[in-house]
Formats: sequence, structure tokens, C-alpha cells
Amino acid sequence: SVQLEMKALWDEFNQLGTEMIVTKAGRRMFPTFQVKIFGMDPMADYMLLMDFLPVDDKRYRYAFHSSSWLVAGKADPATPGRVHYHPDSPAKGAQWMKQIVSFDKLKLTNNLLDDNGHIILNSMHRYQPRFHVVYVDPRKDSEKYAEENYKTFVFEETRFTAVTAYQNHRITQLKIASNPFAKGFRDCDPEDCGTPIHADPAHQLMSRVLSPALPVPGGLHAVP
Amino acid sequence: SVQLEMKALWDEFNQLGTEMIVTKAGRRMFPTFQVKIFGMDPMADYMLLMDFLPVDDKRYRYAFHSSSWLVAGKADPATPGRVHYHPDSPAKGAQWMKQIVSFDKLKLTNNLLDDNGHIILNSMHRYQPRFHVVYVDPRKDSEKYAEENYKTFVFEETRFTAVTAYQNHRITQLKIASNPFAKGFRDCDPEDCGTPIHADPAHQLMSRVLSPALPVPGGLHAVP
DNA sequence: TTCTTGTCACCTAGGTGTTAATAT
DNA sequence: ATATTAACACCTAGGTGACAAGAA
Repeated sequence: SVQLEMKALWDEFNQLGTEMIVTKAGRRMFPTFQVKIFGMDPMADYMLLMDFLPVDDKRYRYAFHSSSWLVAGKADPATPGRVHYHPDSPAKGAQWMKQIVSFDKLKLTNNLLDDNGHIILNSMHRYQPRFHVVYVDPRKDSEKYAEENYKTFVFEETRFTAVTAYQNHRITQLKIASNPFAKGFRDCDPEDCGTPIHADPAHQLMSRVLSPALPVPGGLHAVP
Repeated sequence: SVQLEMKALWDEFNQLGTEMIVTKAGRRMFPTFQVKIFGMDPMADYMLLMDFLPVDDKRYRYAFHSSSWLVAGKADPATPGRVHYHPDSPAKGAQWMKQIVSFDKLKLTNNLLDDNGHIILNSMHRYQPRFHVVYVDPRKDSEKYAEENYKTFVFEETRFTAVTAYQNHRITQLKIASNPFAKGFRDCDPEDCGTPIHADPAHQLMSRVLSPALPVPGGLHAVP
């Protein structure tokens, strides 16, 4: 099973409608997708990876006057479907379980010709991050068991709209308030200007633990 | 076989008598110990690690008037013998061989009670870094083959004296000239004040390739 | 005297949203 | 109008030797 870290922060963003910046060079996600993992075989090898599924077949635009997202037509042509392997892959279950697994090297881009291995997304489209755990089967005919050797985890609160510039001003403010790298834009006393509690790992509530019991729409094999 | 990176720079330091700072919190080495590796089984798992052997049983002091090191008596009691595993260990041979392996997370300390896993050394003593490649034997009784499943590589040009403050002023100057993090101490025009050629990886000469054919004094098993 | 410790200014390296200019 | 790009000031995070003060 898998537990999403910083769930309180993800919820806060999700309530406003999370936006993630995409740039030509690649931009990290904030919040960062981080999980605690339970129940692996400590001695077995696993690959950990993420991909991003379009939530629907629509393109969106933001109506500033009503501060809301509107459907702006059918989706643009799908981007090349890429996968981000956690750079520590492959590693033993014991290694993955002994600390939080952080996908902080994952970057999002809107450059269809990107050759840095970043995740390519369409701006103004909605995406659902997915987390996959692949058991490295030591058997020689391991390909035959590919279907049973992985599990997929989906946290709906991590859905977001890809953008090249923030649309919802409240999202901008929450990013500034909770991302340490944006501290320069906080307008508060240089004193008590620390990390707010909802973004402080030391104060986060118990996150929901997800089991992959139910089938997930769009299996790993469906990703090109 | 293993090839030492930045050999020209190591040689330049070694000619002056390399010194490495040790601090309570732990200090990185400069130059960083980096190698290219050849001839691994791409599909097999290996652990890469380093340890440090006292070169002799002596304590040294630096004579500033003659700019030379003098023997100052018998060595202090040996420090706890520690080993630094490359943090990517274990990994496949293919992974280790596809790029330079850098031990830039390795730190040296003089704190006998260190609990950060750093390498503990006596200041004013001389040390020989060693590099070990351990094959992860998949057989159940792998302990029996421990002796034949590792190879040790020693580059004598990486020997150094541990110090809490630099003694030889020419070492200080060479560190400042070649370590990018010390650029603030260079006294040259803010222009053409780049990395000197001898420390520029793009200009380095072909390094010596070392085979572990000859037995090395003090096998891995001799390290507590 | 000789060696060690802690603080500091000054770097490297790279992650932020802002802003003005530019596409479309 | 709306969306994208590139340069930029301002951060985080952490690696340097200098230096003054302290310890043996």
C-alpha cells in the first residue's frame, strides 16, 4: 500500500483547482509527488515510476471575471506518452520503504520535441498523475508475468491543469505561501515569515493509505 | 579495470603533498575521487565503496620554515575503521559503467563520535584511499565466495595528509585555483578567472588504467 | 607553540513567480 | 484577446578558505 505525503497541502490546492507550470526547459511540480510505501518484499527489486493521464478530452480556458475554468473545446492532439522512472530504480524493497520516496527530479514540459526525458503535457489540459510499482521478476520468462507484476496507485487530489502561467490568483498565492523557493515573493514581516503549518511536513495530518485493490482505468500497458 | 578521473590534477596536488581538511561536521575531499569503470557484467549487481588506510604508523607536523613535513612521533590510536558505500549501491554493472562514478557525498571528519556515517581520520596523519568493487553473488552460500567476489584498486597519487587547517600554502593556492567553490578567494580579473585547464575535465589527459592483478597490502577483510 | 573550532563572506547550483515582449 | 517565452531578482541549499578565538 502507498501513502501520499503532504496530503493536507494537496487537498488545499485541489480545492482551488491545482495548476502546474510547464516550460520549455521543464518545471518541477509543486507540491512534489511524494509517497511512503508499505508491504514490499524487502529483498526484491522494484522499479518505481510515474505517468500522467489526460483527465478528459477537453481543452480549457480560465474566465478571469468569474474566476472559473471553462471548457474551450476538444483536446489538442495527445502529447508523446512518456514515463518518469524514479532515478533510484531499480532498488530493493527495503531501500524504498525506509524513507519517503520523492519524485523531485520529475519535470513537466510543453516542448513536444523535448529530449531531456521530461514529461510532455499540453497546456490548458487537465491531467491525473499515476504512480506505478513494478516488481522486477527474476524468472527468465518474466515478460509473461508483466501483467501481474505491477500495481498502480492513483490519488485524485493530485489532479491539475497544466499552464504556462498561473491563471487563478489564489493558486499563485498558495504556491508563494507554501513553496520555500518562492519565499522572495511573500509579503510579510521578514520575521515570522516561515513555512505555514499546512505545508510543514512536521505538522501534516495522517495521509490516506491507498490499496491497489480496485482496477484502475487505463492500465500501465495502455501507455505508449 | 578502473580509470582515475582528473589524474592530472591529482598528480599536481600529490607533487606538493596533498592535504585534506577534516572537520567535526565532515568535509568533502577535493579533488573528488572519481573513476570510470570497465569490464563489469552489465546485468550483475555490484556494491562500490571506499575506505582509507593509514600509510604508516606516524604522526606528522609541518615545518613552516623549511616548507616540509616532519615525523612528529608515533601515530595516535587508530580511528574507527569505516567504509563509505557509494549511495547508488547496489546497482547493475551497466549503470556503473555508463558514466563517471563520483564519490562526492563522501565526507571526512576528525570526530571520533561521529554518527553521520562519515569517514573518521586522525589529523596530521597520512592516508591512502582505496576503492573496492564488490560483486553481489546471487548464490545462497555467497559468503563462502566473499574472497573472490571483490576487487580493490589503489591509486597512490590520491594519498594525502589529513589536516584541520592547511599547512602548505601552495596547497591552499592550488585548492583555490582549482575548486569552483573557492572562486571567491581567487585574486584575478573578474573576467578570465575561469577554471584552469589542469582542473577542467574537458582538457584532462588520458588517465592511467589500473588492473587489480597484483595483491594489495591489507585486504578488505582486514578493515574492521 | 601548535593545533582545533566556530563564524563568516563569498561562491556554485538551481528552483521561484514577475514582468515585458512576443506570438497566435 | 489569449497564450507563450525569455530575462531577471530573489530565494534555498550547501561547499570554500579566512580569520579570530579557544584548547592542549
